[in-house]
Amino acid sequence: MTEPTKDQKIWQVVAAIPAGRVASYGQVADMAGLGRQARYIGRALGKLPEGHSIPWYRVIRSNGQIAFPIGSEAFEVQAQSLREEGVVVVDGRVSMREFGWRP
DNA sequence: CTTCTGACGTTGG
DNA sequence: GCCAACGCCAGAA
Repeated sequence: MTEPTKDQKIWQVVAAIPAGRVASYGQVADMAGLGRQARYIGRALGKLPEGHSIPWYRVIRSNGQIAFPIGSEAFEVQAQSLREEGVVVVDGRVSMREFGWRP
């Protein structure tokens, strides 16, 4: 590894999010040096290899809402994982005011 | 090549 | 709070 790819950069940023906190796609994109390509984050997370240690579930929308339809399987997994870290998920959304990650 | 879609964001009504 | 419009850009059809 000489130079981290965009995907790896993203994963690195996501991995840097402390437990019990959440970051928005736009925030991750900005920190990864992608500017306003917030959409790319979702695609990069979709490319996650198996056996990864990336807390993808700590990434949500800027409005605090989870990026999956409520009731879907992925949604349940994410909400569950967040709750286990102490993050309160209400009606598919998280209070960014409280749990938003600010370095 | 064109067109659509999408784990998004911001602004404005 | 809700919805619409626009911006942004990478893959897939």
